[in-house]
This record gives sequence, C-alpha cells and structure tokens, in this order.
Amino acid sequence: MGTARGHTTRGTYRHGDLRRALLDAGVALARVGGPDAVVLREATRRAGVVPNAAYRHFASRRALLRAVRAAALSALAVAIETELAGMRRRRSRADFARAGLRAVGAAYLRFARTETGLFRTAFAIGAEVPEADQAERTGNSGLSAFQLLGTALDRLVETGVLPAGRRPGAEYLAWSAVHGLAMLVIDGPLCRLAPADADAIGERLVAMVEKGL
Amino acid sequence: MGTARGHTTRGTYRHGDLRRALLDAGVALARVGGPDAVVLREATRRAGVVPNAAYRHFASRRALLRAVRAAALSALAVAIETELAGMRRRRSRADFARAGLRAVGAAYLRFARTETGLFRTAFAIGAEVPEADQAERTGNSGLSAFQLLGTALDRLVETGVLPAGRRPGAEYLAWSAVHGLAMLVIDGPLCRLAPADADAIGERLVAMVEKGL
DNA sequence: CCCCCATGTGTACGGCGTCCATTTTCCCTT
DNA sequence: AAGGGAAAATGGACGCCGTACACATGGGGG
Repeated sequence: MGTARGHTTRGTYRHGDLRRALLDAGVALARVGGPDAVVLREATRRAGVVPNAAYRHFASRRALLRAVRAAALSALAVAIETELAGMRRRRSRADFARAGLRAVGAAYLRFARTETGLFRTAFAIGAEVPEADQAERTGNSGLSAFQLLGTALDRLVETGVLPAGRRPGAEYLAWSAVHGLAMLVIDGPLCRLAPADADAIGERLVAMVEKGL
Repeated sequence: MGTARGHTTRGTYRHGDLRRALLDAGVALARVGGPDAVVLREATRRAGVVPNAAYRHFASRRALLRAVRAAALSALAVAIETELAGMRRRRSRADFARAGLRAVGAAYLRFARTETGLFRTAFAIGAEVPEADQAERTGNSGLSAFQLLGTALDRLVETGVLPAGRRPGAEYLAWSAVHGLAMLVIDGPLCRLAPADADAIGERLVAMVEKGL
C-alpha cells in the first residue's frame, strides 16, 4: 500500500510528497476549470488529506495557484518544444527557420485551444500581479515559451530572412500578435471561429510578422 | 432622504432602481479588483440591501458579472471613441486615416493600463464562456470597440493606404496584435515594462499592421 | 377600495480560505 | 537503545461567500 516515496505506511501523517500531490491536483483542476477552479480544499481532498495540511507546503491558496501557473507555463513551453522537435527537414536553412516560427505560433495556438484551462491559468492570474518575487522556480523545462520564440526569431535573423538589429523588441511584437489571437479565439469576439479559420488567421499573422519584422 | 427615483420613503422595500445600483457597485468593484472582486454580497451591501435582493434582478453572481463585463466593454468603446473624437486635423485624408488607426491602438493600450480591472473584466471572463446567448444588450455605446477598429481600417482602405479586398480578416489581425500587447503589458512577460516602452512597442506594432495589412 | 404580485427581507445550508491548538511520527542526538 | 524535538498532518472554529426557500410589504390596476 505504498502510495508514495519510501517505506512509510501512508495511513495518516507523513504523506510522502504532499507538495507534489497538491500541485498535480491543482494542475488537474486548472486543466478543467481554469484558475478559478484551483480550489485548495478540493486539491487536498484529491490528495487524501485534510485541508489544513496544504498550509505546510503553500502559504495560501494563491501560492498554490502560482505554482500551478508555473507548471502551466512550463507545459506550454513543452508543447512548443515538441512541435519544434517534430519538424521535418527543409530545403534551405532559411525555409527551416521560417517553418520554425510557424511551428511556434501553431503550437501556441493549439495549446490555447486544446488546453484552454491551463492556458487561462498560465496567463491572467489575478489583479495584483507582482507575485514574481524571486524568479519562481520553473523547474521542469529549461527554456520558457518566450525564450523559444526568441530563438526562433534569432534563427530567422541568422539565415538572413529577417534583417538584423531589430531583434530586441521583435519578439514582443510576435508574441503580442500570437498571444492576442489566442486570447480572442478562446473567449473574445472570435470565440465562435472554427479551428481552421483560426489557423488561417494565424498563418496570415505569421506572414505579417515575417514581413513587418 | 430620497435616495433614488421618486417619492417612496426608501426605508425598506422599493429601492428605486436596484438593478442599476447593483450594476454600478459591480463596476466599481471590477475597477479595483478585476472580475474576481465582483462579489454579489458586497454589491448588495453597497446598494444598501440584503444579499438575496440581487436575485430579483440577476439570476446569479455570474449573471451580474456578465452585465458588468458588458459595461466594461462599453467603457472601452467609449475610451476609443473619445480618443478618436479628440484627434487633430491632418494634411491629407490618408494621414488622418493612419492617425485613426494609431488612435484606436493607443486608446486600447491606455485603457488596459489605466483601467486594468475593467479591462480584465471585459475579457477573460470564466471557463465556460458560451454565455453570449442572445446578444446581451450593450445598451450604452452604439459601436463596440471591435467595430470601431473595423471602421478605422475601412478608412485606411478608402484612402488607399491599405489595399482593398483583404478587409474581412484584417481587423482580426490588428485586434489580435494590440490585444495581445495589452495582455502582455498587464500581466505577461512584459508587465514590468515602462509605459513609454510599451507605447514604443505599440507604435511599431501599428506600423507592422499598416505594412502587413 | 382592495387585492395582487413585483420587490425586498429572514433564515438557513454547504463550501470556501484561513487561524489556532493538538497529535503523531520520523530521525537525530546523547 | 532511549529519548527528545521538530516536521507533518489532524481537529475544530470563524467569517465570508453563493444560493434556496418561505415570508413580509406596499404601490398600482381591477
């Protein structure tokens, strides 16, 4: 009946890794219902523990939410990395770089559509957002989604597709564009758009970024 | 001692226009704390009424939130209209049209930064968003913010700044770009950006939209 | 004039986040 | 090996929230 790490009996007290269990439960909740669904009591219930036990590992509900948010951000980065890794070879390095940018955009959009709860949790946290006290361990993936986009743009510069020099700032433009589209597709004026149409807009958006730098 | 409409004594029963009072209270709450701060009980408290009274006018807390959201959306539209109305004359009609697009973008960004609570409430409602059952009366402003952007783009086409024909879709691109930037400035990776820097990015973004259509 | 029904009140329930005191169990020290 | 201290979890309580149901009220149409 070993549920978690080690030789303990798991009955009461000494859970094994409650922090992880709570985080996992929180992520599961966020997947289904977005940030508002990350309810401390429910997370503890799923971890098979009394509500207050959570306070040994998270200072508050918001602290748990922050951890879940970090996990969601990491999941997005993984999705992008996976898409990037699955890319087919191209004729030229320039084409490959172009495809890289498209891959990032496509993965971003797909994540927003298929993992809406996590996407909503990753962004749009709460009102008073200055919670990023000290770099909140990402832990899982090495690169953040934002960094991934940056390197995709770097490759476009390296291969001469994009003129150099304007990089600091270009990633903000690209990110804004794709993020905005994702938000609008999820619950904005475009929320009734068919996935195919959204992709079409995404395609034009990428083209716009390539041209307009 | 007449608090509201008419000759009633206002003591108990017959409030005057409770629905409006609740909505105003809700908007006030949203301004300060975003969507999560729109708390039914607090709204009724501010309206000087018992919690359940709200249920005569809103089916649930979420219904109240939807109404507040509509008001926030309308406030955004008003902000854009005001900016548009305050524009100085230009040499050519084409310049005027260009300035119009910039005005829309600038007003959007400024609204997001100065009325963050309302902005957050306007978008990013909740998880299961299909609440737009039947066109939810906007009531206040005639045009929506989205329509305003559309007409700004139309003027660019009319004056020949933008090639015609690609209009259906172009507003999505423009909207995505500015909306994404707003989100990122508010609580994304760019949330530590100085307002001036954000404006600079906005400027480049508009230029990008003009070029890339 | 009187009755009706829209509007607001009262009471109540369960769920939530969080505080405080208490118990249990691991493991480190003597 | 015995024991003690701290970490981890429990137990109970409080106030706030959304919401359901029954009840009171009083203004306006018959």
